[in-house]
Amino acid sequence: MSSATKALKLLSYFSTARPEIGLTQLCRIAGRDKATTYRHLQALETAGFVEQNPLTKHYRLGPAVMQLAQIREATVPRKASAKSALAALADATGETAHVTVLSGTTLYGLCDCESPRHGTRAVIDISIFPLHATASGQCSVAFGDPSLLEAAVANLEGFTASTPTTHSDLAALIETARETGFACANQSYESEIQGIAAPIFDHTGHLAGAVAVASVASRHTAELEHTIKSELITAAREITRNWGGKIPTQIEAVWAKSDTTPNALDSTQ
Amino acid sequence: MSSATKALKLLSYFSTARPEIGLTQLCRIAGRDKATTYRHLQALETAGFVEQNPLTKHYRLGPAVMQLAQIREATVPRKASAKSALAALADATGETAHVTVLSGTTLYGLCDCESPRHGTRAVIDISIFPLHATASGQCSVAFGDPSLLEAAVANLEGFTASTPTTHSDLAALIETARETGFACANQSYESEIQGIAAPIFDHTGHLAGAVAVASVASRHTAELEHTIKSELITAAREITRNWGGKIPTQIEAVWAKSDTTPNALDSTQ
DNA sequence: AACAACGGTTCAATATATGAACCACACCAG
DNA sequence: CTGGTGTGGTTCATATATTGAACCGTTGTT
Repeated sequence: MSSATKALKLLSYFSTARPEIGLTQLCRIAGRDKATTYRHLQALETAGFVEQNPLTKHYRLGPAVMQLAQIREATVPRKASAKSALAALADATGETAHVTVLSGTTLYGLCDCESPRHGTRAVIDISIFPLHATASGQCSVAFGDPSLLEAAVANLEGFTASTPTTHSDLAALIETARETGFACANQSYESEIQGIAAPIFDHTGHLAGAVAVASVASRHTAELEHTIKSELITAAREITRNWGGKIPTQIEAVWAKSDTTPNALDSTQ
Repeated sequence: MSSATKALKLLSYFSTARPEIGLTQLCRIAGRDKATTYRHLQALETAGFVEQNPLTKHYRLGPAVMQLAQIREATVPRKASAKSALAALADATGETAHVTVLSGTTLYGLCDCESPRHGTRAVIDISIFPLHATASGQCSVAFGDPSLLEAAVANLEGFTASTPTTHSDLAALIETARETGFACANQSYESEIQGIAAPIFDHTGHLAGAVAVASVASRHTAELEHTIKSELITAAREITRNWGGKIPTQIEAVWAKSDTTPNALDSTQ
């Protein structure tokens, strides 16, 4: 692992749940030496990726990430173009919807939208989605590059009793996803949370990520699932179109075969 | 310079004007070796900070920066809180307004807002603002920590014929800024662009950055300058309040003395 | 078919990262 | 006030990871 990689990795320990981290604390989390970690933080601070809270001396993400995000958004305006579809999806289903994007073999959370309809709702607070344990991840493996399956089986960490932890368990879920055009993760990452995901594609014609709905398991009914799948098709089509891509005809075909067909849309256009 | 620093620095070469960069091209820009640059890019790609356009093999900023920006914004919601004030400022003046934030001795562009009123307008496309040559920079030096003056004189690069390139030239501008509560940069960074900036403060009581208006020099009149200063005071007060800070009473005093006093506001609240 | 430009790779030379032990300071309990 | 424990930050010999000239294979151009 290169020195630069190690320094960059430090940034991944920041989250909305843990927005400020002290030097010693970060050493413990990362399992790294204090001197090394300190120098890496200095490099990150020089570049503006972290800054110190002047009062506590704890580190937090710096202003440089805001700049880069602006450039990224100007370059690849995925987030902006996904937002409206996500809002419609959350509104129509009454559940939390989110979009993930694939880069290499890593699936990142892009943005999420909570429906205000229910008091209890799924809260998406993961930045990297496990490929084997989440609906979005399984969706990526099912419709993405074969290297994703390799990456998924390389880490079959168990999160709940329902997490697929063997190659064959995962393969069965992937097969189902390919047959239906949706990936379903029933409490396999977090208990009480059920996810359904549909693939999204970009201008290259390859899988770009997934759009998913996370619903509270106790509220899940056949009718809700029907609604979710129907709305997911609409959302996946819209986001894919916004990102300059096209849903592969095979996937459109399996969607059309299922009884979840939404009201007629000019999907061929 | 550490390896991590060098890798991070590669990210700074991306901009909205140059959103995708090839390997060889980046080597030329950065003046670095190809093998080294390639490895650094791989480290950045692994961390999700860049990704490759699969068609052209050129590199562009990756999805990880979006995540980090979300966390940063959740941690320090400066951008969101600055936006509304900036929009009002751009609207009232009819010119381009922007906010910069200070981290250490570096001044970063946070966000900007262009007024739709004029066909020609200033386009802010710098990510790091030189302390000596821009209104925002001079404003930071005037009202920030003394170390900023050191940092400013350490790099007195000349951008135009009007750029202050000597210690005394800069000191005179700083002194004027302290007396008036505004920093003015008349075509000292870009010709035809005139900047006026006011300081903003955060909860620590220290200078946090600046809010500024960049106007086209040929359109600049005494009346416009009066309007800009008046609106800048309002904007600086609002952003400072949103960021949990307070305008120092000395600065409020010099603003009150000038003839640019805006219509009565409960500025003491 | 020759050429140039590109992304990517190799391997000896060496500049760079590393971490155990260290310091200074702040906080807290007795 | 004193000793203990926590923190952020620093040192320096050791050794490991970084470096870049030269290389390869491919692609698009003339």
